[in-house]
Amino acid sequence: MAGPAGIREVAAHAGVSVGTVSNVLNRPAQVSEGTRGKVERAMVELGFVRNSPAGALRAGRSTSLGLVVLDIGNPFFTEMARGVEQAASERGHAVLLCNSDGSRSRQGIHLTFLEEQRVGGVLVTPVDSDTTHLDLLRARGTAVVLLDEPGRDDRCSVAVDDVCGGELAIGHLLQLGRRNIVYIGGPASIRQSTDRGEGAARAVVAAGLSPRRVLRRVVIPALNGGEGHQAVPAILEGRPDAVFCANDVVALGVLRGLIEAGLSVPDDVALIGYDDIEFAATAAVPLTSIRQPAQQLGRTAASLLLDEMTDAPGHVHQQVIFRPELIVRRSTVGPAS
Amino acid sequence: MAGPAGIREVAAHAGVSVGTVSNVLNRPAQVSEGTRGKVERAMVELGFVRNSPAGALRAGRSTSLGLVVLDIGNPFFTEMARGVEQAASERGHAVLLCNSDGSRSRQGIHLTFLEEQRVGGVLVTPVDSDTTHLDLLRARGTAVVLLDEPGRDDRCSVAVDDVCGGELAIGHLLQLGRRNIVYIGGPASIRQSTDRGEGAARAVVAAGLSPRRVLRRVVIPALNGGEGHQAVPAILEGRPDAVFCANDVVALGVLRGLIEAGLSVPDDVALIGYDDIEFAATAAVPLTSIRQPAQQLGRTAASLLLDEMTDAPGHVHQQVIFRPELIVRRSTVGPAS
DNA sequence: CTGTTAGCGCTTTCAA
DNA sequence: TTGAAAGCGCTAACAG
Repeated sequence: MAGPAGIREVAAHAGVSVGTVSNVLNRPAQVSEGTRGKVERAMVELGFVRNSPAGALRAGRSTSLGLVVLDIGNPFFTEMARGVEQAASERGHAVLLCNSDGSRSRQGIHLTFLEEQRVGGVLVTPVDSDTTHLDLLRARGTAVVLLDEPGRDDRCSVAVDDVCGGELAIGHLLQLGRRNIVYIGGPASIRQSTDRGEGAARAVVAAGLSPRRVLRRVVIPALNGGEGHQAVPAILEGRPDAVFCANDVVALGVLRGLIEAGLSVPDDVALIGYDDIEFAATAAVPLTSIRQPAQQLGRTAASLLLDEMTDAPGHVHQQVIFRPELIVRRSTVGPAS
Repeated sequence: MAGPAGIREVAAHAGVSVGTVSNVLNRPAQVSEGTRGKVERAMVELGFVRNSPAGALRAGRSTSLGLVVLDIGNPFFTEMARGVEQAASERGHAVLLCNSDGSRSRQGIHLTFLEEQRVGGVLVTPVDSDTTHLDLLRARGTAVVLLDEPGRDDRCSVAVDDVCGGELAIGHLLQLGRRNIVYIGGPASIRQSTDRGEGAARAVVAAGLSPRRVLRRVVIPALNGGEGHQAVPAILEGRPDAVFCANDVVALGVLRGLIEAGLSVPDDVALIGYDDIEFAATAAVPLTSIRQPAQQLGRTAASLLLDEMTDAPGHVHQQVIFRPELIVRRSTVGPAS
């Protein structure tokens, strides 16, 4: 009811000044052992709880960092968030996790919220390529690192080569003899989806085939399981022998639809997803997928951001690109393998 | 670089006092239209961004609320978090999302962090029944509502009847003629797991059977897919004809193990999970499960917390209990259904 | 090693 | 309807 005790009461209780209490809080080494003990005892007895807003006001910024992810319901992003959290907490920073759900306006709301909180820096998996808000943020003094999005050389970014991932997926399908492939992705604004489609087309060309004959695209409004499931009739129109989905969540929705349609995977239709989330391995037909190092992505990005926030000596903006990896399971090769 | 403009610069730019700027921010109705326009223009021109820490310091608290969930990797909890976020943002409050990952110490770290942030209130899915820290929090003035955990009548809580859920699950298996059932749950400290096991035993008794003969328990250290998968050999020792898992994530891990062991689900072993997460329907064998209204749980809890935080008139502590629902799929009844 | 003190940016009386 | 001014709790610079 009365709220926790403040530094002032602790000082009085311990018979020292507020400056000394502040010192045991922030520079304990500079306080004599005896005094420190007294102060610490007083803090416990009074139930002292640091007032972060006061500290942040004084310092001009808080030490927390913000993370805005595209879809908290997608295990790929929660895994990435785990990596961020780990790296941050190892260095004593808290993470404020926000979910844009792919919506530009929600991304904006969260970025504004984080700036109002005066977080030390922000990690963002952007909803589209428009970086206006991010640029403003940075211009006003908040460090920004792009996550799962390659950036220009004027800022830090951590991403995975999605074109390469698309090539891996389609290369695999072509090698299996599939020649009537559907790529199911999101709207053009979603770079990941576009790049993976681009990689898909390149793989077809590289195989000496015509993308127009071999590859058809189906666009769904959002990359979630429900949309994938609903898209199945559209997918089946051209009687494809393979489907490549922009992510695993979509692929699992598609898989359910294919099974309900009485089709056999992979005999009638081979299916390949993206991200290699945990549930891909447990699917009705274990899902071939393109694995991304989600947790490492998060760790790396957090580490870069913290370096930037703390003005680590020798910090230069860098663009880290990881390579994805093909994980083959039964949804493309069947039980034989 | 210079940081966003403050209320002071805005006042100077607009030729008014800081008090007036504060008024257009917080009580726009009390400012004449002309002045308001000038101030708002100045805010845009200077790129003003509210300083929340300053406001929170002044007010003694922030308007944000904290949410500590048990496992961010479990879609049940992200769905719940979505409900919280929705209800909170509808009423203009932000949510700080934290993940305890089932660890008491991490829960403590997050609760301390949230208290230091002076959040208006906290929503917690507790890691165990020890509410010491929560009681302290509350004693110091932070509102606390329990989520997915029934509370005493001295506080608000929102939960689902887990004993009932256990009864539903085992009742279903018994009705199908299964008589050698394994219940796979977590350590005793996890109430959900314990209650579901309790319900399981009751259902056996209600059917006039002996729990000791019909029901065997297997305990895994954490309720995730990996542990479920690893537990399969232990599960199979008694050659059970059915397995009930404390949640779907575990069930999906178990399912993978059963299939790898060459067993047929449900012919050899029927399998039933809990939560009815989205991926349950897409599983290798679509999973029978006990559905909980995850999003509604979150919405209700947030709503109660906000009432408590804002001293809503007529607010009394209440303990909301939802009922779970049996969702039958092929993992118990086979393709016939 | 410890005490004193001036704000950080904002909200909120109280006067004008 | 607007302005002036007193802090909220803490940190950091400086003095002792």
